[in-house]
Amino acid sequence: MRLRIFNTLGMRKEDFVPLRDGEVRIYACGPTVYDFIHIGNARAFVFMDIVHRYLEYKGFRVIFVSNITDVDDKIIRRSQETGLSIQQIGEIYSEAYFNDIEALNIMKPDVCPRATQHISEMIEVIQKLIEKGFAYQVDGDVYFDVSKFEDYGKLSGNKMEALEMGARIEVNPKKRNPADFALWKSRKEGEPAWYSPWGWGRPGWHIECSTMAMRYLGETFDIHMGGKDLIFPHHENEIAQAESLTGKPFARYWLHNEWLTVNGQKMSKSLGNFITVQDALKMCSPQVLRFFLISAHYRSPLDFNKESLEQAKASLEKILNAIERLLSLEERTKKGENEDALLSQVYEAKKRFEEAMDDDFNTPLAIAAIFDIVKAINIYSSKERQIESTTKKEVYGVVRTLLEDVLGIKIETKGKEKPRSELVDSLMNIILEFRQEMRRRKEWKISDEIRDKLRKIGVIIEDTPHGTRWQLKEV
RNA sequence: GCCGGGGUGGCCGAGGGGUUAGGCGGCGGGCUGCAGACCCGCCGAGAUGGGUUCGAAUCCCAUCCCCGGCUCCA
Repeated sequence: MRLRIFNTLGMRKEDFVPLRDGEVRIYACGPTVYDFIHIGNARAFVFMDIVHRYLEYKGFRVIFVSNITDVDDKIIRRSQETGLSIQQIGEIYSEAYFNDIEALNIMKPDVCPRATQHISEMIEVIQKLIEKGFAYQVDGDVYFDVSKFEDYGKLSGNKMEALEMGARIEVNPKKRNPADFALWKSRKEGEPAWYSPWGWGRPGWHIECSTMAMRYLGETFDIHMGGKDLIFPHHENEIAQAESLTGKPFARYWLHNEWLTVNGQKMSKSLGNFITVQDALKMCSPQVLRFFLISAHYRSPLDFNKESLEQAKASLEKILNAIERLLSLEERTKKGENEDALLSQVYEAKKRFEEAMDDDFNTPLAIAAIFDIVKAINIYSSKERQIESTTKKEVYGVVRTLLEDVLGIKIETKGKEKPRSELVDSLMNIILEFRQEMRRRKEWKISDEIRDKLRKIGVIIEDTPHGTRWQLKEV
């Protein structure tokens, strides 16, 4: 089935047809490295990763570019506050960014261009825009002349007239039109600066993405993504710059994710509800966080709160339990009577999964399809203790692909990692042997007490028909 | 003021004119010495008022409420 995508440009679902057969070129707006990334950023980056992964799953060759903004007002302010150079700030927070996305199992982009390494290309682009009459210079600043670009507003739906009327920006007298935006800003005291035909200065925010996207993906490419707050003015301005320059369409599909709120409120530093990824990972495992972030459709608002996180944890646990149950089935060489039913249910679910993802990346519906597989495994294992090894491999293969490769939820690490050692293993063996002996003697009080006390220190033991299993868990 | 998105069962969350969403939770039963896990069954919804229709959570119109963009923001 064909993938359908909701395109912000046009505000409707469209069939996805890439520019080149079998290849998809994507530009995703990355972080401004002035602070640790928060869980709202994480939602955006995880969604971008889902797009990345699903397109690869569908067999496309994906070229994924995601920038790092390392020169900008916020970074400069941070630098002034801390006394660190903007290079130092950039290094600290871009390293933190890479650590965080790795923790969330977000695939590394093919290219992560940095603004400061593309200044000369930006200058070239600005110069061409001036030559073509789309930009003008005032003192050391260069502004884009919005009135020269007819399609201005086509992405956000903003009308020029309305923009002017609603403008709450203090009017910059240098601008011809209040909606004009800076391509180049002349140097101010204490700011980093590069030499340009207009004197020392630095690029405006929007020009970096247009320039780097075209540099790595060509004048026209397939998908451009970001949070919905970027629609205006950032993405609108990117379109204006790029399309004025080339006369060709810039990105063909624009995807924007909704906000993440915290306890019903928008995150902000003043409210004190700003939660970084690192904060969140003190509350739950990365898999749970990721599972939570995709438990709502990307174009729906999602609220981060304790209860929802706990529900996500319980749901994911159910999935992982089923996989563990599947893997613990004894293997045999002959196929049993329930195996065909299992396989057909699994393939039916896989189909539902794909249909869900094809419909504008409907991850909650895709997760529901995974629960069909969970159900099928649990029903099977409630009837049988054995399974043909090829069936087991097949079922595991499907669930592993959908959960790990597409949704990016790792199966291996369940719960919180705790150190295991030979000593711990030996001690546990002694304890469990002793408890088994108590159970044999029907000393239930003693054996239950052992179980309860172990639970309190984070060791979960389960009695099964095949013996007692134990594992370490979050307390 | 202009533009956009919503209001679904105790909670999270899909679909979107007639057919079971799914998950969490709760209740009953089964398996268990008991737990847990798992199986079976059950629980319950569509902001409000009108309208269209044989039939509406789904379409239309009003009303109320929430959230967002128009300004740095994923």
